[in-house]
Amino acid sequence: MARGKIQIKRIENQTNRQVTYSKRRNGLFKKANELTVLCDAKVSIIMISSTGKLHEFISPSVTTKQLFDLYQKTVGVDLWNSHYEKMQEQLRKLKDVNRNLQREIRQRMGESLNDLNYEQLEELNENVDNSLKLIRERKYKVIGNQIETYKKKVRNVEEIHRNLLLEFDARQEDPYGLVEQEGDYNSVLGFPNGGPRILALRLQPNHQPNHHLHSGGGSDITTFALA
Amino acid sequence: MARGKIQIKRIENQTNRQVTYSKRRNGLFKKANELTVLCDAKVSIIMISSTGKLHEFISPSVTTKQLFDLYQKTVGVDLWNSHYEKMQEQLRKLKDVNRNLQREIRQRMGESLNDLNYEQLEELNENVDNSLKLIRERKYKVIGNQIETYKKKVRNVEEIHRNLLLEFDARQEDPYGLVEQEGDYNSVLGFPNGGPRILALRLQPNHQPNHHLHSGGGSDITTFALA
DNA sequence: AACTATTTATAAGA
DNA sequence: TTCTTATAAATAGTT
Repeated sequence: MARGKIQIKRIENQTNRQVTYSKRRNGLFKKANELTVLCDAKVSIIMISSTGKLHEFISPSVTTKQLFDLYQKTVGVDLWNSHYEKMQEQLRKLKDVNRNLQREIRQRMGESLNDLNYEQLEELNENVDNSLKLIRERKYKVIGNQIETYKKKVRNVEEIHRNLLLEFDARQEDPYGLVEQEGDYNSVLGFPNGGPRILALRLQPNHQPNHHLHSGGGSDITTFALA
Repeated sequence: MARGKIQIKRIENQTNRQVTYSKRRNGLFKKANELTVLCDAKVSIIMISSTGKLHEFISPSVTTKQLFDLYQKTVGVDLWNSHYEKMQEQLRKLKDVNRNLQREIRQRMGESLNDLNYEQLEELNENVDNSLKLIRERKYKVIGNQIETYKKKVRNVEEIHRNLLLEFDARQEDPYGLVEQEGDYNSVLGFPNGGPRILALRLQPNHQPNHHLHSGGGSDITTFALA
């Protein structure tokens, strides 16, 4: 608007753009201030430059938050409030669900049974009984699998042992060959190194699965504090 | 700024003030728009006139809420967001707790056991077993109480029955008295009307615990409801 | 950051 | 409210 008219479109030269931003921002804020004073109005301006810097003007008579709140009240809808209320509702529901879940667990643990009548107790009894059967079943299956695995391993080891003895007998009949080839002992048996089979033998009898048993199987509940 | 310089101070004439407000508001918004385009900036203006009317300018590239949020994040302070985030955190935690509770229940019901190892299954088994014992215990106690209560009631009814027979025998020995006093028969036994007694007699052999025996007038029998 | 030729905004009047 | 217009103010390009 001086030394030549300009088109109102993005200034491509970044330096120019920033200079103009700075000048016009001052102009805008000055005008806003004049408006505030002349017309007894309340003005809030928030600007973010193309470089991401934030600048703010606010009439002296108010705070930005006050204007925000007023804006929301006036425009009415949905800036945050409905969000907020929805979240509170959700929280309330979740807490409810939680309370019920905890109650159910307690009852399944045999606590808090006083407010159940006989029919309810009967049902709970049967239910837990069934659950117990399922768990036992699973337990036996797991232990069965383990035994099966163990048997296989034992058979495997026995096989190896047998081969070993056979090989040994063969060598006995040819003592010189045995001595000569002792360094190649493992490779004859099909093991590149001597360790793994023996390790496997030791592992089985002790058999310590030991996951993360800090508090034991299903009792994680106790650690979940309700806020 | 035309036809004479003005002092930047509140315009006392209300009409003038409103006219100026309107003109300058347009000017400000125009400038804001130019700034938006020329400098690729984001601008939000909220104004409230002295008469309480609200006007707003917002750059096309953003929403007012976005700028508000950005403003809060940048300025840092606590207009609102910390609340919001706390709630989200709380929600997240509750959902977590919930998930774990549901898992716990499922496991106690004998489902989702695949990710438990043998020790965990063993513990769960024992745990549910104990729970089952507790529930059974409670169940037996409840049914025991009911039986006890019932026995008392039966004894009570038997007592009444006995008394009735006694009274009846007494009358048998004095047939005239019986005939003579037939009209007063009930009142001697303490029953104001003839119905309930017979009802009571029938009740015992059949053993029908019937809650609302309203048909039985004022007699004691009507109170023998099995809860 | 300052300058200044010009454009733009606008106060007052209609 | 809108238009007009004389004039104040803002500012683009330059230094």
